[in-house]
Order: sequence, then C-alpha cells, then structure tokens
Amino acid sequence: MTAPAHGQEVVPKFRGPATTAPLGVELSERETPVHPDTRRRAPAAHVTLDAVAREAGVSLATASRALNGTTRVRDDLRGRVRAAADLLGYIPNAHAQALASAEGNRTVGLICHDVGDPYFAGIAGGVMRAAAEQDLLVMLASTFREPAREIAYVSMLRAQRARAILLIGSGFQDRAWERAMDAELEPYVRAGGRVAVVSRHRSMRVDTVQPENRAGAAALAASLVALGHRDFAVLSGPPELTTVADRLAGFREGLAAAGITLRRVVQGAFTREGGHAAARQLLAAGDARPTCVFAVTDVMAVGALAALREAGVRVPEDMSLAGFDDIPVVREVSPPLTTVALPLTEMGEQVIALALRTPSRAGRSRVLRIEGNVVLRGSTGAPPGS
Amino acid sequence: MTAPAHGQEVVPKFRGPATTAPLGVELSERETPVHPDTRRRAPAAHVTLDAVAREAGVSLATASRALNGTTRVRDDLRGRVRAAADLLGYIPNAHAQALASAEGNRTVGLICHDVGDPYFAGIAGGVMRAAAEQDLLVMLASTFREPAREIAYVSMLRAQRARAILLIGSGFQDRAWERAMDAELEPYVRAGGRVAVVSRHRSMRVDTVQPENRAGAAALAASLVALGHRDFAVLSGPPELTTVADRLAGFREGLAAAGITLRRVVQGAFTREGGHAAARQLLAAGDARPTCVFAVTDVMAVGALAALREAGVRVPEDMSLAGFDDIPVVREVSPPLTTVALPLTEMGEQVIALALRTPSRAGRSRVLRIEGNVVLRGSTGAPPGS
DNA sequence: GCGCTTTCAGAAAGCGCTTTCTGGTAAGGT
DNA sequence: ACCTTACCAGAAAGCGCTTTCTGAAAGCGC
Repeated sequence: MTAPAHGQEVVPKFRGPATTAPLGVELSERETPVHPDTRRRAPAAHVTLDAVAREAGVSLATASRALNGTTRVRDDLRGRVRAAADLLGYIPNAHAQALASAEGNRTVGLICHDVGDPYFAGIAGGVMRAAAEQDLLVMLASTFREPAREIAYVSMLRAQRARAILLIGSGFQDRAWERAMDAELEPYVRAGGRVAVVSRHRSMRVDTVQPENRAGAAALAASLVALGHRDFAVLSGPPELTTVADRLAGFREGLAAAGITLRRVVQGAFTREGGHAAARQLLAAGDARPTCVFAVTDVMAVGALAALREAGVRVPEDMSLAGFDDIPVVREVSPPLTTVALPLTEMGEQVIALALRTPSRAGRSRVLRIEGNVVLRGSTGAPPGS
Repeated sequence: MTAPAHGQEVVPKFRGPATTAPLGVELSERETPVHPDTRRRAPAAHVTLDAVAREAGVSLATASRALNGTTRVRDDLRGRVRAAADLLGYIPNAHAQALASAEGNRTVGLICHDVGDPYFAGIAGGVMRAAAEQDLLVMLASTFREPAREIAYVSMLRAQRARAILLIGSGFQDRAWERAMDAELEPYVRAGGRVAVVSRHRSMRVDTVQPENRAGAAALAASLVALGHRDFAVLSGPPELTTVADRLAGFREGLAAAGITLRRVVQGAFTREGGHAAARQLLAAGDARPTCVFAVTDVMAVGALAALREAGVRVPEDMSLAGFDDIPVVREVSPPLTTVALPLTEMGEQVIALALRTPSRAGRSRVLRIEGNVVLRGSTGAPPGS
C-alpha cells in the first residue's frame, strides 16, 4: 500500500498563494522565555523524592508513604508532602521504583512486523485500548520483518523487565531463529515474565491467540465453490510464514472437499506490492485464467485488485477475488472485497489479557482459537459465462 | 473506517469443513517440559550481574567492565565473564543501568491519538524506522483523543525518564489542558528531556514539524477553482483542533483569492464515520448542492466518498471531492482521491531527529515546515454542466 | 636494587526509590 | 500510677547496576 501503481495523477505546477520553502529547511527559531536554571549547560537534574521530603520537612520514608498511600501517614504531613511534590513538579523515577519494589513495572512490550500494516495496526489498537484500562504503557516495536531485529527487541524488552512480551504475526520457520528466540524467551519466562503471541509457530509453547487460518480458508473455498467456481488460483506469501502455509493448506482442503484441485499458486511478498506483482504474474502467464483468485491476505488482495483493474480485468465479472483478515480498507475499495473476517481489535485485547492473566498451571500454555467468518462482498460473483 | 456502511454483505450460514468452537473458548492446554527451577511457586529471579561475576570468579566491577568494554580487561577474564553471561542467559537490568549511569536510557515516547488511523500509523512508522537505526525503543501510546489520557501518558513517560517525548497530532485548544500539559513538560525539559511535536498548538514552545496546512489547503482551493468550480462546501472536523482551523482558514483564503466565498461548512468527527455523517448531512440539506467538497482529512474524505456513493451521487461527475494527507488508502478507492500529499513517514523521521538533535541554543525551538503537494486524482473534475 | 609510572582487578560509594526495622509517643487496661 | 498495645515517623538496608577510588603487581630507567 505504498506506490501509486494506478490511476493518473496530476501534480500541478501551481503552488497556491502561500508557497513556502522546500521541505527540510528550517524557517524559524523562536525565542522562548528561559528559566534561569535552564541556562547553565548541565540541565537541572530531575526532582527527587529526597528534595520533596526536605521541602516538606519530613523523612524520605514518610514522603514515600504519603505519596503512595501504602501506610497511614498523619494528615498534616501527608498534605505537606503532596503540596511539596506539586510545587516541585515531582514525578517518581520509574526505574528506581522498579528496582526497589518487588512488583513488576507497568510496561508491556508489543512486537509486530509493521505498524503501518492495517492488520497489525488493528491488533495493536486492541492491545493499547486494553493496556490503557490497566494503566500500562505499551512499548511497540516494528521488526520490518527482519528476524534479527525481532530477537534484538525481545532482548531489549527483557532488559526493561517488561511485565509481558506480546509477539504479533507469523513466526519465521527457521531453526536457527527458533533456537535464538527460545534462548531469549526461556530465561524471561523462568524469571516470571509473561509471553503471549498471535499466530506464531506451533513449536512455541506460550499462550497463543490463534486465528483459525486453516478452517477459515477452507470455509472461504467452500463458499466460492458454492458460487459456481471450479478454477482457482492463489496469490500466496512467503511460504516460511506459518500463516501463509495454513491458509494455503486450508484453501486446498476446502477445494478438495468439492473434488477440485488448486490450479495455480503465485508467490509474492506479504505487502500490497507483493499482491500487485503476483496478480500481474498470474495474468501474464499465457494459459487460461482462473475464474477466482484468493489472496492470502487482504493487503495483498488490495494490490491484486489494483493490478486487475490496470489490466482491464473486471471484478467480479471476469474474475472473482477474495482476501483474508477483513482490514478496514477492503470495505472502501470498489468492489468491496470478499474476505474472511478476523476480529482484529478483539484479538489484541485477548492476547494482552492472556498474557496478564495469572498462569493457569505451571508449564501449561493456552491456545485461544479465533474463528474467522467468511464475508461475501462485491468482489466475488458467479464465474463468467454461467 | 470501522463500520460497514455500504455494499451488501452476505454472511453465509455455511461454515466449512472444520468449524470450530465459538470465539473465546479455550480449546487446549499444552503440556510444556518444565524446568526444575520453574516448578516452585516463586519464579526464579532474573539473573544478575552478581551471579555472572560469581560464576566467572571475578568481581562485580570487572564483570561490568568486561561486558560493557568501558575499560580494558584482561582477555582471559573477559572471556570467562562473557561465557558466564551466555551460560546464565544474562540480560542487564535496564532500570538499574538507567539508575546507575548518568547517560539517559534508550527509550523515546510517542503519543498519538490512534495508531489505527493511517495518518498516525504513517508517521509512527517513520519514527520507528529512525528509532530502530539508533537502537532506541519506542513507547507508543494512543490517547483515543482524550486530553486527560494524553497528559497521563506524558506523566508516565516522564517517570520512565524517556529520552524524548514526541507528540503527534493537533493539540487541544483548551486553556486548562494547555496549562496542565505545560506543567508536565516544563520540568521534564528543564531536567534535560527533549520534546518535539508534529503540528501542535502554536503556543507550545517546542521543536515542531509543522505541515503547511494553511498553504496546502489554499493551494488545493486554487487548483479546484482552476478546474472550474465556484461552489464549495467543506467537511470540517472538531474546530478546537488547530489542524482543522488551519486547513479551513487556508481553504477559505484560497477561495477568497479567486473572489469566491465558501458556501457551507459541515462539522463532523475526525474519523471515517465523521466524514460519512457530515456528507450525509450536507446532502440532506435542501438547498442546491455544491459542485465540490473538501474534507479536511483523507480519513473523513473516504467516509464522505462512501456516503456520496450510497446516495447515488457520482464522483466526480456530479460532485468533486478532495481530502488532505494522502494516506495510502486514498489511492485504492474508486475514484482515487484528490488530496494534499504530506510525506508522513518522513515527517516521523524528522520529528524524532529534531528531538534527538542537541538543542541549537538554550531557549530556542525550531520549526520545520513541511510543504504539502496538491495531487489531483480521479475524484475531482470539471463541475457538472461545464 | 630503588623509585617511578602504568595497568588493571577489587572495594565501595552511590543512583532514587521501597520496605523492613526501630523506637518514641499517646491511648487503653488494671 | 504502671505496663501493654497501637500507631506512625525516621533510620537504614537493600534493588542491580556503573564508576570512582584504591592498591597490588608489573615494567622501566637509573
């Protein structure tokens, strides 16, 4: 969902009345009233509890208790401490708190491939909503699909002693990566860290929110067969992603149940451009075109739709097209895309809930299966000539 | 971009071969090989540097130096420390490190209204890419447009001693809020914290990446006038957002330059639904329809486009429609939307660069102006009957 | 061989908090 | 009036690191 790819764009020379300097140029530096303390090179340190206690004329311990309300503190003292804290703009140092107190800190880590991808954005939104309700801060990292970066992030989150680490998106089917990831996660879990994932590799023994990719794809296949289609192609993603493998397998199963064999699989990147390229490749092949195409994700389907339109293939009259995930954009395109709907926001809420819930029993991991619903929209119809 | 709103959807009863339990039901608990240490109720604590030092038979100080490479350590000792650290799966406690060492920690805070909104997702993506290059962890928070939550997050980030706090999106034009925000930010900045914003309120004296909303909207207006339009309406957002005010004012200016007065402003929420509702409201009004509508954000424009389609209004034949931002989805809809393009990813990269760069001079704040480019696409054309 | 610098490991002092532990004072019991 | 209890403020001990400071051992010129 990055490049133009279709539709003519006209960028007029005209710039309007208030044309400005080219991007990247600093236009102004504004003078700000400077606090006397600020002028010195070394910035004033953060206000500490010690300063608050001194200001209030009480001991450190009393100040701490007054602010946290852990133990009863005489009202007048508490008042003085509160006032002093306000006056000085005191904020406790979370690092010191985390160090000193037994209870873990209030951050959870969330690792996804790309926040820009609506699939991840949807899940991340759910995680954040749930986190906000519990006063948790979310540390979000994008791996940009680099396995090494993912492991590096887990390591950083471990260092932060994040209360939980959430991994969103397919794991890499790569022995070395799996081992490295395990090596990071095992000591973390052993030390009481919580891990939960959305659709990871099966070998990972952690709490999982697992979309029913296989069943969903099979159900979609059955629905498409019911529309009259017999001749299918799949636009697939990187086969090392478990999600891709599952959806492909499920789609094959669904077809097989009707005695149909999948004719063609074209592989592309897991992006809009990947879907676009895969669709072009499919069309370029000389042989007879399938009547129906399934792209393993909506993001790819959107790219494919653009490619079909550019090639003059009408959807669904000449060819039906379906995706998977039900990201918001599929309702905006024309025709709106048939897909398998996943409750993304809810999945995000579930995965953080899973992670935060007290472990059910030592050594047990839970799997929460999320059913996908086939949603038929305008992009699918009866095959041509029927 | 959440509700169905258009297009008929058919959810077939058919569920496919592998129908599963309803969402929310735990299907399985898998047995995991349990490490002996894990069985006890209290989880084994995290491995500490002390443990590593003892394992390696050196002092704490030496272990620290060996791992950080701050000072020369005899090769054999260093080797032993490294080996011990690996063996035990040691990860330094970032909190302790932050507390002990003068140099700030490696996290930056990013506060936006909603990660699910493509505008913010685009900018956040840029921030994360830049952060990744510098080994920084991003703490991302969504305010869901609640001013109180925004302030609470700043407070949390202050507590975390985040190296920088990035605020994305319009500030609230509300005196109380401004004062509260200032009260949070002032001590943070005074203590050496860095703050940078994308398009905030003018009163905030911090480094700013400022899209040229006014000029962009004016340029857009001029372009639309050039197409022949004389009769305009604007679908506006909450007027207390500075971005809205600027774009509306700029659009008015652009029209005024051609001697045209804006006929109608309909206000809606800053979401797809807001745009949808505003467009409906516009159409419902009995008086003559404008020939061209400007929605102050693309997200609203997408909603408006759906509303127009539902009402049978053809775009651009009956009515032209334009937005602002150039989020990815506007290229996917039909017709693709005319808009003012903002380099979202780059803006994200710029804002974090601005924050991390050493302050130019005490008490100076920089403003980096980002020019928007008018991009004419299929959603705009000549007015009907011309 | 003596005093010098240089190198580098270990001891110890914090960083800013929380949480015992300790002890002083006021209230209550006999 | 004396002793127990209860209550609550302050002292002090860490949490897990980094970074002085200290001092032992080694290298060097004379």
